[in-house]
This record gives sequence, structure tokens and C-alpha cells, in this order.
Amino acid sequence: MFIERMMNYLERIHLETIRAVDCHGTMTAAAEALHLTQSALSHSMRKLEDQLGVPLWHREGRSLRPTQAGEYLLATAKRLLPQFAHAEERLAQFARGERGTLRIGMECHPCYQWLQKITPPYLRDWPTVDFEVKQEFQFGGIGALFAHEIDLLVTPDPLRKKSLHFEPVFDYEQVLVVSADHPLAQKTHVVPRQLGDEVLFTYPVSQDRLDIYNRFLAPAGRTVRKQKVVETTDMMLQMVACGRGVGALPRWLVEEFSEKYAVRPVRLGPNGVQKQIFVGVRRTDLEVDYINAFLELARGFRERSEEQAPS
Amino acid sequence: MFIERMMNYLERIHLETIRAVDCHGTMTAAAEALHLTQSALSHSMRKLEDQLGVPLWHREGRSLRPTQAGEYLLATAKRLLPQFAHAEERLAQFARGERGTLRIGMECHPCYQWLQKITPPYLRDWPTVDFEVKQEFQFGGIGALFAHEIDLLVTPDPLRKKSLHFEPVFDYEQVLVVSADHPLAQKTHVVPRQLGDEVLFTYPVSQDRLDIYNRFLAPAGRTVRKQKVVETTDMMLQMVACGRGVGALPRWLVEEFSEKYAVRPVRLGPNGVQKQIFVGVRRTDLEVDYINAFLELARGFRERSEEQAPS
DNA sequence: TTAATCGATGAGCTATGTTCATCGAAAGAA
DNA sequence: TTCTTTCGATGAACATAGCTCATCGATTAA
Repeated sequence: MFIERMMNYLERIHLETIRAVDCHGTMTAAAEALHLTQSALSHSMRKLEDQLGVPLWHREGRSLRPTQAGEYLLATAKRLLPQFAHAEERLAQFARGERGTLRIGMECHPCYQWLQKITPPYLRDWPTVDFEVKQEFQFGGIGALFAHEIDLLVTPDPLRKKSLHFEPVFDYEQVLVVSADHPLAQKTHVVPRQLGDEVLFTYPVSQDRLDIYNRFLAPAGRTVRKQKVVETTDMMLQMVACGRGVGALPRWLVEEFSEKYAVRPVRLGPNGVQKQIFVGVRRTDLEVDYINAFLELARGFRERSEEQAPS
Repeated sequence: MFIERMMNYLERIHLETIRAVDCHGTMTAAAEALHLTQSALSHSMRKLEDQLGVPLWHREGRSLRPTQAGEYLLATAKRLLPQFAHAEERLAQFARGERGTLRIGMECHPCYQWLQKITPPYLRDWPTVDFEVKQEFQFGGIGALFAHEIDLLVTPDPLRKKSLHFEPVFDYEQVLVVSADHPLAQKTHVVPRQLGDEVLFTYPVSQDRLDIYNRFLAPAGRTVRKQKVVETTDMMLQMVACGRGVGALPRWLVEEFSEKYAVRPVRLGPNGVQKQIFVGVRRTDLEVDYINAFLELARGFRERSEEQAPS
């Protein structure tokens, strides 16, 4: 048809506008947020609509409702704009002579507690690296890695893909935690049936992500009397210590808290429930020094803890 | 420091420039490719460098070598620009009243052969939907799904993630294919040892993705006399038919070709090697009619083939 | 040496995107 | 109902961001 088809109609400002209208409700409010006049946005978007040949909003009365095309562009904006923002942020860090930002994603509570041990020495070694920790992902941790939302994922579920690199960084045993004067506290281990009359405290995550179900109760076809959700580890241990129920935590965590709270770890089943935490990165990022340094540090930690407890 | 920190320095044109310079070697050539003058690019990029406070290229003599910041921005450009292009393409389709483009990714050869069966009826039902099939992914099929490079992934390896939806669409048996006058052609099944003196033809993919190794030879600790790579199914069957070696293919494919070539399927091991192919989509795309329609069609195909061969 | 080609730069122009002023329509308040 | 406010659309006027042109010095190949 036309010789010149390679015109770039779509610009960042259009995406900014689409998103601002969605988020502020009206075009006028969006204009204010973008430090422009309502007229400017109106002209600009009308021009875009003309060039694309498709309306982006249904004009109903004095309100704007996105068309199908508008919805699509909105989704695109919400995906692309944060990447622009992050790129600018990153370049600003280059300008300041800093190394960058290490954005860490986490998918489980033990991951978080492990991370809290790694963080201090890392921050000391890399004072110019910014540190961000995120826990909620629209498309899951793996998706966040691929989408460059995060640079590093701490997770119990590794994924073999040649573009990603996963590496175990921490091994631990998941144990039952009971009050010190609980009858089970004296046992070498507990079997699923013995939890039939207990209240179980868990973190607020879906049941299929709780190892005590996956690896202990469910295989035996057992369940507990009642499950109650607690937000924090301290809260869980408080409730357990005063005999209101039992919980499931990494052994090292229980032992660490056993002075503060009167709680004891009990092995889950005769062999225990062994777990591993992995760190995943994009393979292309393995060359980035401050990312690689984090992995090195994690490896060092792992070796040290294995020496202490060669089990 | 400054009140106004929310300036958007980085624009699409800058990314275009960075990429064009990388791909054409010089700024002058890049300018021509972008239908601009060399002067325009020079001014524009210098302004950006000033605003960001970071040089993007080392100026060495009359050539440009990207700085670390430049490399980073180049990687960003290569990731973001295709998404701009695709968004414009998609909006142009909206303008033409078309539904969109179904971009399918594939991770294995049997996937491709299955797809060839689904494609004709789909194209008939959805004449306004464009159809694209890709086979190479920088970050793997799952990564391509997350990065919106493709809309649909056909793969033997599903992945449980709540943002993705995987669904089995095709079950088949992987069999050994031999010449009709090969001694093994008369057997009900073959055991790993019997392939010790054979030449094995395979597609050009890494060994750990070949089921005949993963599920048949490797578990028995056996191997073949020699492995040879062929590019196409026809080529493989030609070589097999004239007794130059053996191959591994889905049973239905062998049976389909058994009239054209003098080849026979032989079960791998007493129980055979059973395989499944899955289709994965982003969960948010399940509402898109022409994507959902593909899944429906795939389901229909699966039910029909199960009726034919209830095994 | 010569000639070609690179990127940088300043001056000047043009066209793009902005503001201003104003409109009609819609929605909320009295 | 009527009055008032607030929405988005529009045309004209304007300002400036971004482009071209012309030219420079430096580098590289012939």
C-alpha cells in the first residue's frame, strides 16, 4: 500500500497518558498529574487515535471508557512504563558512580529469614549497591525474573531453563514447633495421626504451598483439628509457647527462638522433612559483579553452615 | 535535592538510536536507517547523555564503543522496542477490524507435527486472525510467554504457576522407527541392548531433550553405535527406510508415513514410552476469544483421537 | 599525501506540541 | 426545574524542541 510503513506513532507520552487517565479517572486529572494542560492531552491523544485509525476510548457523555484497543494499550503501558522508569533509575545510578540496584524477589517465609542473615554482610561489602526486596508478583517469581522486575529470586522451587541459573543456597529441616511442656516435646519425632487434635498455626499462604501439608499430612491422608493463620513468626511462636497450638518452621529458626520463647522442635516423621532454598538469576546477569557477589556470599554461608552441622 | 525529579528523559527515539548504532556500526549509517541526519542523532544523543549525566559511548577516534551504561541501554532497547512494534501492529489490526495475531511458540518436533494438524481448521474458523509460529527463544518458551513474545506455547514440559494455564492437548507413544525389512520390525518391542549396534537418527537438538535417551537408553545405561543428525522428518524416514539406521518418532507419525516409506514402528521397552504435549497460555489471555478458541479446538482434537484409539 | 568518512558543533529554521480561550454537553446542587 | 460546576473537544496563536545545513577537525584507508 504505502511505501513508508515504519513510522513510530506510539511514544512514551502516549503510554503515560493512557495510564494516567486510567489511574486518575479523568483526562483533566491526568493532565495535572503529567504537568500538562487538558487541551494538550486531548490534542495529543486525538492525533494518536487518528494515526492508529482506532479510538482508544468510548466517549460517553463527559466520561471516558477504554475501548478494547484502549484496554490493550493500557496493559502494554502498565508493562512497559515501569521498565522505562527502572532504566532511568539505573542510568542515574551509573551517573552517580554507583553499581546498581539488586532487586530480590522472595516466594516463601523461610526464604525471608534466610535473606535477613545474608543481607548485613552484603550491604557492608557493597555499600554503593541499592537493595530492594519484593514479595508480591503478578506473574509469579519466575515471571518477575523474566520481566526484569527483579534480578534475583529466592525460592524453594527451582526451574531448569537454560536462560536461568538456579543454585541451592540453603538446606534446612522443616520441623514441628510445640510448647516446651507439650507431650510431643519429648518425642524424637511425630507422626501425622498425632496432630489430629491440634490447632495448626501457619502463615497466610495457600495450603498447597505449606510443606507440612504437602510433605507430611497430605501423603498420610491426615489433617489437623483446625488451621489458624498468623502474620508473623513472633506471633506464631507466642501462640505456640502458651500452648494454643503448634506450628511448622525451619529447625534453625526454632532453635534460635528457643531462648526467647518456651518452644521445642520435633522432627516431622521418622526421617524428617528436608528442604532446600534456591537462588535464581538470569544467566546473562551472572557476569554482573554485584549480582555474582551475592551468589558467592550465599555459597560461603552455605559451606559454613554445613561445617557446623554436617548432620 | 530538586523538586522536579519526574522528568522523562528517555524516549523511544533514544532506544531506536542506540539499537540502530549497534546494528549499523556507525552513527551516520544509523541516521540513514532512521531517516534522519547524522547531525540530528548526534545532537539528540548528546542531549540525552547530558540529561542522564552519563556517556553512552566511548568516543575513540571516529568510532563509538558503548560504555557500561550504553550496553545496559542497548539491552533495554532490544527488549522494549519489539514490544512497541508489536503493540502498533496489534492496534493496526484492531483498526482493520481484525482480531489480532496468535503467536505460537514451540519447543519440540512432535509439537510441530501436531500443530500442523490443528492449524487448517483454526485458520478456517478465524480468517481474520494472523498466525505466527516461532521456534527459537532467547529465554526459553516460558520466558517468551512471560515477555509477551508469544501468546501460546506448545511444549512437553508444563509448569505449575498460577499466572499460567497449561493443558494437555495430545497424548502419544514415542516409538522406534525401523526399516520394514529390519530384524526388529517383527518384534513386539525392543530393549535398550538391541540398539547397541545401530545408527540413531535424531533431530538437531541437545541430547537431554531427546526422549529416546531420557526415557529409554539412559535409564538402562546403554547407548547406540553412532548418532547422526537429520534436519527433517522426511530425511530421517528416507535414511531409515533404506536401512541406514533407526529413529524415534511418535507412533501416529510413523503410521502416517508407513505408506510413503517402507518403515515400521516398534515399541520402546515392554510398556512403551508415553508422552504428552501441553499448551500453555497466560491466564489473563484465557478471556481473549480467538485464543480460547484455539484451546477449544485442541480439546476437540484430543477427544476425537481418544475415541479412535481408546488403547 | 590525498581523499573519503567519521562524529561534533553552531546557527537558523520549521514543525511539533503546547497554551489559551471558548464551546456544548453532562452531572451534581439547590 | 434551574443554576453551577466540570467534563472533553476544538481552533488559533505561539513557543520551543528538535531538525537541517554548513562546516570543522580528527581518523582511516588508498
